[in-house]
Amino acid sequence: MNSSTEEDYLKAIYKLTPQFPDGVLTSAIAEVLETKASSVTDMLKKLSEKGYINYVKYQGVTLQPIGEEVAIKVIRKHRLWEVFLAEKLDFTWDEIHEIAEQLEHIVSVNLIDRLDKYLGFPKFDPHGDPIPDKNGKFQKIKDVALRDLNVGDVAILVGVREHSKEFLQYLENIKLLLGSKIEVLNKFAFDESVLVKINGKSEIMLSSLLCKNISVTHEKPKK
Amino acid sequence: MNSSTEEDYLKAIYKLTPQFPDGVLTSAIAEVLETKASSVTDMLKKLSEKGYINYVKYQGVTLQPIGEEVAIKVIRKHRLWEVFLAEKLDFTWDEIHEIAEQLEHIVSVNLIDRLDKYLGFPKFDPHGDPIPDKNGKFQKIKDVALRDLNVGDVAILVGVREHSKEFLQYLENIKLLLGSKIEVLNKFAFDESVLVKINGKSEIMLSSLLCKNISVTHEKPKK
DNA sequence: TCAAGTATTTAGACTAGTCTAAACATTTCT
DNA sequence: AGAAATGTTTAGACTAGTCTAAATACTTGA
Ligand SMILES: [Mn+2]
Ligand SMILES: [Mn+2]
Ligand SMILES: [Mn+2]
Ligand SMILES: [Mn+2]
Repeated sequence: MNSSTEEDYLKAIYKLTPQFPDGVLTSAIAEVLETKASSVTDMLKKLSEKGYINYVKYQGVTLQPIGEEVAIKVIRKHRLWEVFLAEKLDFTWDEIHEIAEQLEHIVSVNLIDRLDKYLGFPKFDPHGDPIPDKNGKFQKIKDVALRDLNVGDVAILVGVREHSKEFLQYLENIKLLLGSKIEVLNKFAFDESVLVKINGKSEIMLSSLLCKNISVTHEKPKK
Repeated sequence: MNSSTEEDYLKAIYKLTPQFPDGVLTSAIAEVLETKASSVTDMLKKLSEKGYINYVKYQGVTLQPIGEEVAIKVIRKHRLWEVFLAEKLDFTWDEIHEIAEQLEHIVSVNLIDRLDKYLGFPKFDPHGDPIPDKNGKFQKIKDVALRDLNVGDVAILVGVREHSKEFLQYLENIKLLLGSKIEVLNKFAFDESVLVKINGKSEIMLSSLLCKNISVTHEKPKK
């Protein structure tokens, strides 16, 4: 069996892989796990021993198939628990992550498949992230960042690329939630801020950083 | 904060207290936690340092109010999760304990009260054990062991005093479940076995050990 | 009552995970 | 290319929890 610490490391490596295709760097892992590089090195040696990763000193790390499998299982658990917390217990999307961070490590042969069934086999979690099925398969979503839209575009918010409480609470505040309709009214080059209309009602100015972290489905302007 | 290990120790001491009113013995704790006496001694020192227990070398241990409070909170969590697993995810009563043993350590300010509400504020868990409310209050049940009934008595199964898989699976097997009606048809002195009729249907012989671990509400014979 | 037996505690060691500081590689810049 | 800066690993130490073996205290019963 794997400890919850090992699971968190494998998950972190999995999530960082797209940004570091030929080897996730020690410092990147240290940053997302809020730990020191030396601790990461120790764990990488151990995960390498166990055959979960391919680790070359100073070169970074890639997941072995078995390590990816573990990572995807943990992510499946995390996202299903998030759905449970949001839909059944009425937690908001900024509250669920840290609880799911613990729940994802509960060990049981049947638990997660039963939970999946109970929730109606959801395909996405409350942040718009896809939920791997029992076999680890899931759709990669083909979304686009809000900041890449053009003036006049209309789009639907389908996900967030940042999960901090502060970010999510701000979105909650301005009623910019999963499924919200966004019209791009204007874009300002000097600070890359964007003026949008939300659900045909409120108009609001969004900062560059915000627009970078909002995923939308691109729809063509109505013309 | 307390580690899950500390929580398990406090819970064990709490549960053993009725049997050891003037000090729970090291060896008793070691047995229920399936660990060694020397490990228990180490932990008792630590819990004593922290003010959770009153520990006198060689004399056993009693809970301080603050330690009892922690223990009751953990028990509340354990039993509510058991209700969730049984009622929402259709686990049987022999499967829920070990999962709840993990879930009881999830840390969150709101989680357990939300779960309580979601479940409709249940008063008893699937084994018939009372669930402490938000303030730690719960009814002590005034039940009696099946073996203390007399021939002719009719009673309802309201709890079990043993939580092993084997015991619970056996009861499941003979359809002797929470709420079952039990009529005492005969009692045999030589091995203290008891012949009963379950729910007015099947007749079965129950061993002494079994009868000791089944709690019933005593009802007077219909006469 | 005191010797034997039993229970408990102490001593010392081990694993998992973490950290700081120092050593060592790699990359970047002049 | 060589020096400086940056990133990574190693060395050594620390905490939480556990264990075995030895020492010590309590209990029992001859
Ligand atoms: Mn986690
Ligand atoms: Mn999520
Ligand atoms: Mn537990
Ligand atoms: Mn129970």
